[in-house]
Amino acid sequence: MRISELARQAGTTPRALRYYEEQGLLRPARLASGYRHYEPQAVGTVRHIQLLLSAGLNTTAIAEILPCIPDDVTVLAPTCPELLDALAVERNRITTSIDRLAAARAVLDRLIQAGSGARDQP
Amino acid sequence: MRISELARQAGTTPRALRYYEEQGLLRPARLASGYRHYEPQAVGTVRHIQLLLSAGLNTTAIAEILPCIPDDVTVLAPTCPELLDALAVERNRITTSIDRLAAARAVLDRLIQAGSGARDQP
DNA sequence: CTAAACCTTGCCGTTGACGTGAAGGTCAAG
DNA sequence: CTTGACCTTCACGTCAACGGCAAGGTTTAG
Repeated sequence: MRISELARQAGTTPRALRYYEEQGLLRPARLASGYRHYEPQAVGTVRHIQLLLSAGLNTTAIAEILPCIPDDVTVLAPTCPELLDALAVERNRITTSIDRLAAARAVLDRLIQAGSGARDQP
Repeated sequence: MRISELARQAGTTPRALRYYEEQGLLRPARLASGYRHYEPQAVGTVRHIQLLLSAGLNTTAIAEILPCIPDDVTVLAPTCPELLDALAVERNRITTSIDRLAAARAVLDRLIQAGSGARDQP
């Protein structure tokens, strides 16, 4: 498939896919015309990328992690086991983020409580 | 207290505090010299700001919410109850973020499982 | 054969929360 | 009174993940 079709199926834009390639996250084949050619499984790969991005990982971290993800032959796999540390680091980062978010949500909850509770009590 | 001391106690930088003021999050008094003067409770206010920022709220949203937070007299309070909608919106945003982070963490967990499991199994 | 609808590379623009000097006023110690 | 550590206000720089546009090649439908 070509870039627009992949973008459509993965729910993103051609521009983003070119950016991912520039960052080493995708390695599409090239047709004689120069057009990029993607395998069907690239859809899953892109979805993984988006998920990890939305989790706050940057493209560098994803580039290290992505080769380890199953159903992904798009990128060659370096020595995987050595990445366990990096994976753990990112996992901790995510957990920390979740904790902070939960704390912030608790603050908002207190405010919402106070706000809706004080409706008819001058 | 002056700006550097507040920055130290709140774990941030003078630059950030000036930025918060520029965004309407802080309203320190001014000495005759032009120096900013902060009340001790500003430490808590700044901590709230950082927490909400780390939760993905932008300074505009925080500026709306901050006046509602107890122990905060630094900023004048607009009509608070009307903000319940905005609070709920942000709350939902945070919940969505938490869900995404949890999903991403689950992906990492699978990778870590697979990685450490495949240690001695060629 | 031609127009529409793709695709390519290249490069500048955007957004948010600051970092980083620059140029100058202020304050406490000696 | 002078030195050094503060402070002030500009004002430009940064970083990440793209958006958008230009100038040109390609493919496909009619």
